[in-house]
Amino acid sequence: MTPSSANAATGTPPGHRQRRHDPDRRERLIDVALAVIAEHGVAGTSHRRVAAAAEVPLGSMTYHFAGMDELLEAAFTRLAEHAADAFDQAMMQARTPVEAVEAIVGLITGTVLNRREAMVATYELYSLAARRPEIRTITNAWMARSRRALERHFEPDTALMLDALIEGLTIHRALSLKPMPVSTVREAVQRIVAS
Amino acid sequence: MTPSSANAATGTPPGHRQRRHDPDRRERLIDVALAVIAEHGVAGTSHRRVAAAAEVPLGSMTYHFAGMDELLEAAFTRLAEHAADAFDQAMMQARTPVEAVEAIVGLITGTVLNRREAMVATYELYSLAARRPEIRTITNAWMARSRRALERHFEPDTALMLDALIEGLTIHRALSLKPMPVSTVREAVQRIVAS
DNA sequence: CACCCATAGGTACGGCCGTACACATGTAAT
DNA sequence: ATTACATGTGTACGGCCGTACCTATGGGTG
Repeated sequence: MTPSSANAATGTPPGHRQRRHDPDRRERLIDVALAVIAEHGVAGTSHRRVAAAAEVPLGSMTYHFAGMDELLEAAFTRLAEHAADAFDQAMMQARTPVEAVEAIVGLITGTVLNRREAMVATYELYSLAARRPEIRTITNAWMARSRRALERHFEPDTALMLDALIEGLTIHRALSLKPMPVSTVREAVQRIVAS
Repeated sequence: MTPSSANAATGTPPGHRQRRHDPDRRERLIDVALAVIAEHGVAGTSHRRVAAAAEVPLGSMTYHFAGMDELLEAAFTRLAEHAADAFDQAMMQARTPVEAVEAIVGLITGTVLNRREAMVATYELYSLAARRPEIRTITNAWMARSRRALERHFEPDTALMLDALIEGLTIHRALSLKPMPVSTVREAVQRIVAS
């Protein structure tokens, strides 16, 4: 479907996009911003690049976001919420600690999403959070949700250690580009869980 | 009378640095660049900012570094080497696995690995590495050295898991800003090394 | 229908950026 | 002492940036 389909009577003027009345443009811009961050880092993210990637005029950026900070905050909030949602769901589907262990192993070793994209954005988020308190509310909420999800199956201290192990193994996998051996990961998780 | 002749006898003229012949300027610039990255992120790092922080003229940047990429690469290489040196040394000083465990606990809960400056730069490095293969050689070398250091005391698989746990716990500590309880950390490390 | 204003679109301005480059100067070799 | 070269310094240029601001438009409401 082309942009001109809605334009039944008059025909499409040459070179003129027909995007008037685009109700979830702001939502779409946040998603596109996240993709741009993943590809170019925060350092390479600009209003112009996001606008171009979303096929939207530059002015739309300043209309929907008060400034660069608001755009970044919205994008990273979405990243954290999506990741926490996925983790929550995995933990909720597990009915026993044994199933939870298997779910965790699957998350670490599996290829749930384009690992690369999410990882780049995640590290950018950590770096920003370490520097700016208002961003830290995002990471704090994310960490709290992860721990709560784990505490459905494990003791608080165990949940904390598991969370750290997951984080570390994910980093190793992302940076080494090699798949983590399932047996090794399962062994590690089981050692932490064993009490 | 030229400004330089005026100060011949008196020493430092007002407003004029006497920095000609500064043999380790390049080394100093790398350190300063790392500090700037830690404070402003890669996104906020520029030749001008580094030059100002090092009290060096802008032209000195392009003289000592072929471009921004070379500066970043040099800075992150230094970061990785310093961190790996510290970890190596801690592992070498431990004579038994038990001492090694205590050394690891000390690193995680202590102040050595957790300088905010180092953490911010580390996440920026990870993000860059996930995006650019030539930067990944830095992280690969770092990871390899860490694992080799751990393998002085533990089995390869155990070393891998320990490395991941250390990474994850360090992140947690850095983002939560709260000190990690020593007993919890020791418990986690001991569970991983227990065979 | 007529109106209004939330949304869309275009453009200009001042600023910081990387980089190039011409020039200055100190050092070491002859 | 002269020279050659490595290093240091200042400045200018073109480009991308965030943002402000003005205009256009069309959907919902009376």
